[in-house]
Amino acid sequence: MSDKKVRVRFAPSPTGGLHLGGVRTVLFNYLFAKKHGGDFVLRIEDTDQTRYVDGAEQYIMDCLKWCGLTPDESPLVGGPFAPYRQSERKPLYREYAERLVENGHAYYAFDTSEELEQKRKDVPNFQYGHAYRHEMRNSLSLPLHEVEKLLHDGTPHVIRIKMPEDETIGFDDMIRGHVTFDSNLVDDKVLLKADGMPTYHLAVVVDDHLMKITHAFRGEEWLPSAPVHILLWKVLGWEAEMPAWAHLPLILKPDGHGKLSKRDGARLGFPVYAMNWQDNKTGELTPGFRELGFLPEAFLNLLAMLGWNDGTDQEIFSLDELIEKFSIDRISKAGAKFDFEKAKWYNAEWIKKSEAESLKLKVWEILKSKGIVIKDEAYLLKVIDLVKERCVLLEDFYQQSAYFFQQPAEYDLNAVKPKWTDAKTDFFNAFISILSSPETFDAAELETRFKALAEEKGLKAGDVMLPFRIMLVGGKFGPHVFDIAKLLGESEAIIRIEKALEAFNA
RNA sequence: GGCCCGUUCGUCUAGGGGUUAGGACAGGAGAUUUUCAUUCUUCAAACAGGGGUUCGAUUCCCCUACGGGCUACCA
Repeated sequence: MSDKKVRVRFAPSPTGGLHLGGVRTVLFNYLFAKKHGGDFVLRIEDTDQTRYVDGAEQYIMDCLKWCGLTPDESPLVGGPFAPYRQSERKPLYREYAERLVENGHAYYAFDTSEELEQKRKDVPNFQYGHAYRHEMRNSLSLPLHEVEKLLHDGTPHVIRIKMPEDETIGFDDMIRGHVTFDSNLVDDKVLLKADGMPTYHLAVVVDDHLMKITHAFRGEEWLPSAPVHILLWKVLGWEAEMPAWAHLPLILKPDGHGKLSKRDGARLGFPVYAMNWQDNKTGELTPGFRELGFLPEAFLNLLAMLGWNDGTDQEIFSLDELIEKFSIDRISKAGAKFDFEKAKWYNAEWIKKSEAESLKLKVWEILKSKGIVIKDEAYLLKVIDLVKERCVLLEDFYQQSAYFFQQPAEYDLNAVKPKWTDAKTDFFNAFISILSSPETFDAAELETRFKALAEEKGLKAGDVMLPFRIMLVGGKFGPHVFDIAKLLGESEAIIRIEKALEAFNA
């Protein structure tokens, strides 16, 4: 295993939006692959035709693209083990299932779903396994000629694995250590469905083998079916090449209990999907981190820290750092409750840390969507640098920087009017004269002049500072007021002061 | 119910036979910023319980409790 090239896969089923837990699985796969110079493959597990959702596959690929977790092989780019969609590999699985029937490790079962339902009703804790399979209609219980007839007549049937009796099935999980199961307690899972499609159990083993997967990461919810997969690797004769397994801890609801679902997001007011997902049947829109204003760097960062750390106090990691520092033995075993407040903190950190240049396009789009047209890119960059430290979500750039591009539509008059005096009007008229002088000042000089003038007029600087801010911004927020004035420019500042004076004196 | 996995501050976690059990988010207090945010300082806050093993357990073992997952011709 150590001399083989590392190959990992993410194998989602295209049934809807991509959950943040799914993205974390992708991330750990990706980090591990890249750390070891391996390949990351995307395989679409679309074996359930009833749950197939149009557009979901494209959506998944778009999510990976947004996150920057590009697969080396996928349905889109192809690869040496194509096709990467299980529905397109359909004929292949039957062959292996039949081979197992021949070996005696699997059998045909003709029970209808009604019969199964009835049996489950009659027998408490019914399991289709060694205890009951002889009471069912299958090639183990029926005489050979009858089985042949049923088969010949094209009777709908499935192929089930025949779990052995009294065996301990165990394996070494990279996260949990040695895990064992009693084969008597594992049921005869369906391998091939009546429609000829494989179930996950068969498909995952066959494809992991054929695609030469060396390390398999998946959520902890798969642990109970691991013995089926382990056994399959064995009876198919591929035991020596079985990938090393890693069952990742689950991401849990912030409140209450259980694993995080998209319903929790709706209920608690935060996204669960990576990007917006629109169900084209119901029209229901499930919000995503991207649209809510998360940076992909922050999204990945916060996901990585949900169940992993590098052993130091470092919290902020770039993707490259994660690749460098990732290691499976630092993944925690216990599930982690998702904390949206902390998620936002990661985003704020990443916005602060980002260069204006890299934020430019995103901010430009946000402002544009609000009707603000930007003609001067250099100006936009300066604005971003000035306000980015007060933005938690990208959308905050609108509120924090709109006034740099348009005059305030309204003023926070309550903050000004009660204390407004003619002396203040006088002060601002005098300040306009300073601004209109041919001399130019930097922000600090402007502040000095402003304060000197205030003193000269017998006013406290503090008494005119806030009104000045309201004049330029409209409200009680934003960066240092002289930085704003300077960036706006003298003539624009004059226009705003004059306009505001009218409102204040009205 | 059965099986499997897990359990350190409210949350994410570090640590590990002898520590003042560390950090981060959130919360409290304060400083700076004559707005707000940032930043800084500071406070409060945890080893689920019981048995072992040991000179000594939060750390190792067992049991209990609790939590979670699975128990489909879904993944």
